[in-house]
Amino acid sequence: MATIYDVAKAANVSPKTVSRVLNGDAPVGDKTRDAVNAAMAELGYVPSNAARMMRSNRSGLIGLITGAISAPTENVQVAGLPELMLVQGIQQIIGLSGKTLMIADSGGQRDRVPHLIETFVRHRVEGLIYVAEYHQKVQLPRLPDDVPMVLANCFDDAGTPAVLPDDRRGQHDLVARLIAAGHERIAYLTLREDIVATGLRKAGYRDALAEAHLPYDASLVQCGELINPDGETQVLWDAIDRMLRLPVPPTVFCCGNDRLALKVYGILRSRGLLVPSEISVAGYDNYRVIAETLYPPLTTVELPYTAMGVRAAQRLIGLISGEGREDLAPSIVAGPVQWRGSVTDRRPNNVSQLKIVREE
Amino acid sequence: MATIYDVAKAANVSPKTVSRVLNGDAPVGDKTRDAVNAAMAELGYVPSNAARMMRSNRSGLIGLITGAISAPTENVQVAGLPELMLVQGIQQIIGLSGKTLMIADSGGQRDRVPHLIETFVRHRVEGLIYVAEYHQKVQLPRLPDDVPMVLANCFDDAGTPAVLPDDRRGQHDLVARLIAAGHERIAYLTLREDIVATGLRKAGYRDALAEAHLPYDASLVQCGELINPDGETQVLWDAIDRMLRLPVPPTVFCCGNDRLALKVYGILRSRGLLVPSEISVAGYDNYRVIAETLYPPLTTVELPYTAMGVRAAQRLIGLISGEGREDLAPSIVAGPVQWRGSVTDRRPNNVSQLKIVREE
DNA sequence: TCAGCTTATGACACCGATGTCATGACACCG
DNA sequence: CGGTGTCATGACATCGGTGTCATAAGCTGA
Repeated sequence: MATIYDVAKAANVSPKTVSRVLNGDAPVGDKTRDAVNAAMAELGYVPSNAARMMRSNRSGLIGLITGAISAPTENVQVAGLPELMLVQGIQQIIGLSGKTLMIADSGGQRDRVPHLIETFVRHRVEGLIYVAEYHQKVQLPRLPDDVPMVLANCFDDAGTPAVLPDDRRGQHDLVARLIAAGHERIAYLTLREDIVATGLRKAGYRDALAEAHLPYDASLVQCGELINPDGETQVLWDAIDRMLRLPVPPTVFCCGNDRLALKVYGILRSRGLLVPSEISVAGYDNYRVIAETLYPPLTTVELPYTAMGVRAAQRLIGLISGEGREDLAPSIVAGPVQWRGSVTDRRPNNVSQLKIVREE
Repeated sequence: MATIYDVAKAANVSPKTVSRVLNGDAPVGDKTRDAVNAAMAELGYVPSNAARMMRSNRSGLIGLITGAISAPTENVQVAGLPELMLVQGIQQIIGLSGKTLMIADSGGQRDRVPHLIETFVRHRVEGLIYVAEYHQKVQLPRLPDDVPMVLANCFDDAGTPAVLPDDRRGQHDLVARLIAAGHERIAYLTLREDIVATGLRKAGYRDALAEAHLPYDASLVQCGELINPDGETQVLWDAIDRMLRLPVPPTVFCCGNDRLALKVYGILRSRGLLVPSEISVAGYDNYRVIAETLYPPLTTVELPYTAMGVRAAQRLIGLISGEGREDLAPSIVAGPVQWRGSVTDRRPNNVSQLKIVREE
């Protein structure tokens, strides 16, 4: 591969002059510049980042570690999409800043992370982003002091800057919207108890009930997901069955995520109940492959992955340029409710009174 | 950040000796080695890849460009997962080879690809993989001659080595399996005509019919997808309606992909038809979020993305080590049929006669 | 006309590793 | 005892750019 010396020789100038043409950091005569450009094109010259970096000590690289690190029993294929969207948001911002994103995939093995970090440090990345596939707590090895890091969709005990989804507010907004639509008996089929989001969303659910002075009924809140997915459909069926037999049964099922809602559709229909005319269903995630494809389309809450990626990248860029190292509070990003045909609107006029604005 | 000179000074040896400890390429005295290791740990020394690369001229980097380059009207969120699985397969092999994967995301803008390639060449990647989100034809800018490239899930006119899914065989295997299960009137709701896979899969569908000496009936093959997704549900409804009113209606609907099958579930059920007892449904992709979550779970064909990624990476490694540059034929990778509860098995004893083995 | 300035260019050292070659200290062997 | 080989180590050049400083040419103004 051609070097700056080859170009200099071909253009009959010194290497330094070629460097000046490349970087435009000092005046160069028009004829000289043309000769250099011609020589570069002729030789197919592309400058070496490694050499440039040695001198300047600035790599222009940002490292990104994407987890796919899941609980051992979890289905690998279910995950992944959130991370992809986070990565796209991150890429947008990093690309704009002129830096290059290096992505490493741990392939689900948590113990590979230290090795990936080591590789990044060898490349002298200017900062690191760690992305988790779902809202969780993580523990990462310590980094050299001069490499800033941001956590996306996860947090740790060490106070590393983090960007998280606003699960509490998202669930609150959805339930508030359901109440405005005339629903008062709102069932909630939650995700597993050990998931961070479950606790937050339950709190949001109660917030909305309390705000509307509706009673909280524990028999309307049940877990619909198992760690071992084998018997899951049965558990879900039983939970739904119990709730439908209550003296005052629910008029809507909120589901822990859109995948759960998809299962609930199947179960309700096999019981002969029509969605939404006889029973309403809502999800969480705005997993569009499901939410928009279901018939009828699913009301859900958007998990603002792309926006979170954007925010995480912005925070990292800020840290790299040295500002605001003292601001350690996590950034919380909320997503809007996506209202679709799976929920009946019993009092449409109420809705106009409700103001929910969530846009990034 | 500490350099090899700092370590040398701290350990009272020459930089070259430190280098020898790092690389183990020449004998070093035990006491010296211990002193050097202690100094490295003390200083938190991590070698600089840039400097190493300058001498050796081998970067140890592989570039990966992931498309998310979709037709303008296509839903961005629907895509992505296939690429992620391809990337995981690629990562497995690249990681084993001791090289580092650099991933760049074009974020859906085709015109950014040349820039990404330029960036990779600046980093002196030893090879490039280009990943597309669905089986398609692409056209990429020319690379420097000494950078080998492999296309994954796509192909071009220039004869660049490619790895592709075996759509024809996949659809054939599924239909053959349906026939073995006693189905003779097999409807096929295809994807858009302009997609490469559609033509191949239709051919596979006809192959299987011909093999079983069943007649091909054009009224059983209809397109179920539109370029503009707005009226799609209506088109699908009409297509299904027409087929169900045929003198001899189909007993099973094959769908172009699992997402389409999800829609078909909704439509069939809203017509009061029970799946699978009254009508069977099959998909394509083995998009597990859908296929395993649907009720009943969906029979489908696996698109072997991970295996394709593995194959692509292996081919690239081969090219880099200089072997087999003459082998230009695309690698075709087939995936197995996933038989689940959405199709009735009318003649279970037949199935044992059918031998379909597809595993990677 | 010449000091003083700007413009255009080159010589040289340097960034942090590693390859090449040289050197000194031993051990072994005839 | 001296020649030869192995081991352990260091001096120095080198990879491909860029920062620093020097230099030569051209222009201005008193």
